[in-house]
Amino acid sequence: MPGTKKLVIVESPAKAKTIAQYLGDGYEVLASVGHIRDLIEPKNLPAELKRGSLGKFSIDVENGFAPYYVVSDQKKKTVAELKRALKGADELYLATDEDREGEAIAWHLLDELKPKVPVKRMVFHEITKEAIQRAQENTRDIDTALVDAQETRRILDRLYGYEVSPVLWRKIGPGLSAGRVQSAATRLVVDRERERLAFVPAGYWDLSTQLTTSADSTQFEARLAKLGGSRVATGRDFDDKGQLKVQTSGRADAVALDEKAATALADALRDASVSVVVTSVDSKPYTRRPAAPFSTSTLQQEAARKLRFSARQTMSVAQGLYENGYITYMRTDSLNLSQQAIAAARAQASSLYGAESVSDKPRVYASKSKNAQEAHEAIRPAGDTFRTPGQLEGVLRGNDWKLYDLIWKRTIASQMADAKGSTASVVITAGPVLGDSVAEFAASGTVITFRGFLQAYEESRDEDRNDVAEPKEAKLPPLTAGQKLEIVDVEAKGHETSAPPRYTEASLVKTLEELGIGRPSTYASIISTIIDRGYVTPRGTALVPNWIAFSVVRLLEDYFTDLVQYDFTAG
DNA sequence: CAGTGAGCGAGCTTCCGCTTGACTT
Repeated sequence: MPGTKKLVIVESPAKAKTIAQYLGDGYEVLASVGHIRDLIEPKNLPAELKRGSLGKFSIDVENGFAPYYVVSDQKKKTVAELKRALKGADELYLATDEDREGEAIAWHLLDELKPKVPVKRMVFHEITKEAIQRAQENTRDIDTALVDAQETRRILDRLYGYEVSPVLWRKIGPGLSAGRVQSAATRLVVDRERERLAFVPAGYWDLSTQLTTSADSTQFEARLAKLGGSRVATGRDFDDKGQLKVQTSGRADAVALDEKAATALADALRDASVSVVVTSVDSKPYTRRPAAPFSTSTLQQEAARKLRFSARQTMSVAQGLYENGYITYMRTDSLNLSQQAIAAARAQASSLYGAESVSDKPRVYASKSKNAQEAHEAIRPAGDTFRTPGQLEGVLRGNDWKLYDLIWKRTIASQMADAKGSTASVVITAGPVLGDSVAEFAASGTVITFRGFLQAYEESRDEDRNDVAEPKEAKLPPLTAGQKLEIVDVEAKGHETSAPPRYTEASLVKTLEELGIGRPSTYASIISTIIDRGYVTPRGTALVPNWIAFSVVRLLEDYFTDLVQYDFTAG
C-alpha cells in the first residue's frame, strides 16, 4: 500500500532539517550524507572477479570501462533507512545539489532504491522558503549528460591514480601516490622551488628624502624616480636572473643605481644650495570596491591571513557554524547571495553605518573560477536577518566567533558603497647636482574622503614581491607647481630583489582554484595528502617540497608528460 | 643433525569528490 507522504532526499543532514521546516507536514526529508556508492577498492572485489578484466581498477577495461559500484558498509545503514522511508512514500523528490556530483548522487539513489512511485528531480541553489517552493513547482528529469560526465571523471581519476601510483612504488618508494589533482599540486610547489633555486638576486640602490615646505612644518617622503632623464630601476625592473628587464626596443628602460652613485648623489643633495622645486601636482580620484562574499577558497585564504587558520581548521570551524545554523553551506564555489541575504546585508549596513554607506544598487558578483558549478550560495550568515557578531558574543566562543565575525563583515561589506578619495602624485625636481644632472623625485598620497565598505571590512592581501611598499593612506601637505621645498634628510638605501615566495596553504588553494583543479570539498584534503605522502613539509606558513617530490614530479614529467599538464588536470 | 642463508612468492601501499561522525592522540 503506497503511503501518503512525499520523500525528499538531500545530501546534507543539516540541510534536511532546515528544509523539513519549510516543507511542513506531508513531507519527510532525509539525507544521503554524500555519495552512497563508489567504485570498490580492487582488493575488496569478490575473488573470482579479481583475476578478470575488473581486477586492477574495479573498472571493466575490456568491456566499455564499465564501473563496479558498491554501497560501502558505512553507507548500508543510510541506504536501508532511505529504502524504509520510501516504502511509506507516494512520491520521491531527488533534491541533491545541482552540480556534477549531485546529479550523479541522484542517479545512484535511483539505481539503488529502485522506487516504484513517481520520481522528480528537484534543485535549488539557496535554502530559503521561496527557493524551496519554487524548486518544488519546477521539477525536471535527471540530466544524464551530467551523470555521464561525473562517471567519466570518476573512472579517469581511478585509472590515473591506480595506474601511475604503482610505478612510483617500484621506481621511487612504497606508499607513494599520484593523481590528477595531487600531482598537479605537488608540481606547482616543485616548479616554484625550481624557480627559487634558479633565482639570481640583483642588488640596487635607491634614494629617499624627507621634504618640507617653508610654510608648513609637515614632512613628507619622496623617492628618487629619475636621474638625468633616465628612470631609476626598482625591484620590479629586474628579472629572475638578476638582470635588468629588456624592453621590446632591445634596451632596458631604467638604469640601476649602485652604492657609490647613490651615496654620492645623497651627499650632493645635502648641500643647502641645491634648488628643490615642485614641478607638477596631479590629483586623481581614488575608488576601491569591496570584495565579493566568501567562497570556500577565499574563506580559507582570508582565514589564513587574518586568523592564521589552516585550511582544515577553517573548514572544521565552519562546519560547526553551519550545523548549528549560524552560516550557510561552507563548501561552495558560488559568490551569489539570495535576494533575502542581499536585503539583510543592506539593511544591516544601513542601520549600522548609515544609508549612504550602502551601494546604490544591489551588488552581484560573478565567479572567476574556471569550473565553478554554483550549486549553493556564497558563504554568509544564515537567516533572513543576520545576527551581528556583537549579539553572538558569549554565545559563540573563540575561533567560532572569530570566523563568524569574518564572514559577517565580508558579507555586509560586499553590499556597501565604494570607498572614495583622491590620490595626489607630485613630481619634485632637485638640482642640478653632480655636474648638470637633475634628480626627479616622486611622492604620492591617498586621502580617503568617504570610507564606504571600509567601515566594515578590508580584505588583506599577500605582499607583491619586489613591490615598493606604498603607504595605504599618506597625507601630503598642500603643494603647488613652482613651489620651493627644503630637504630635511636624504638617505641612500641598498636593496636586493627576492626570489618568488614559496606557496602557502592559502596561495596554493588560490592557484588550484584559478587552474580549475580540485573542488571546494577537497582543497583542505589536497594539502593533507601532499604533506602525508612526504612531498612537502610545512615550515611556518610555507610549503617546502622534499627531494621525493622532485623525484616524483621529474618521473611524471618524463614518462607521463600529458598527465601533468595543468590544463589536463583541471576538473 | 642443527643451524644458516639464499631464493622465492605473496601481500601491502594508491585515485577524486560528496557527506558526517567514529576514531585516535
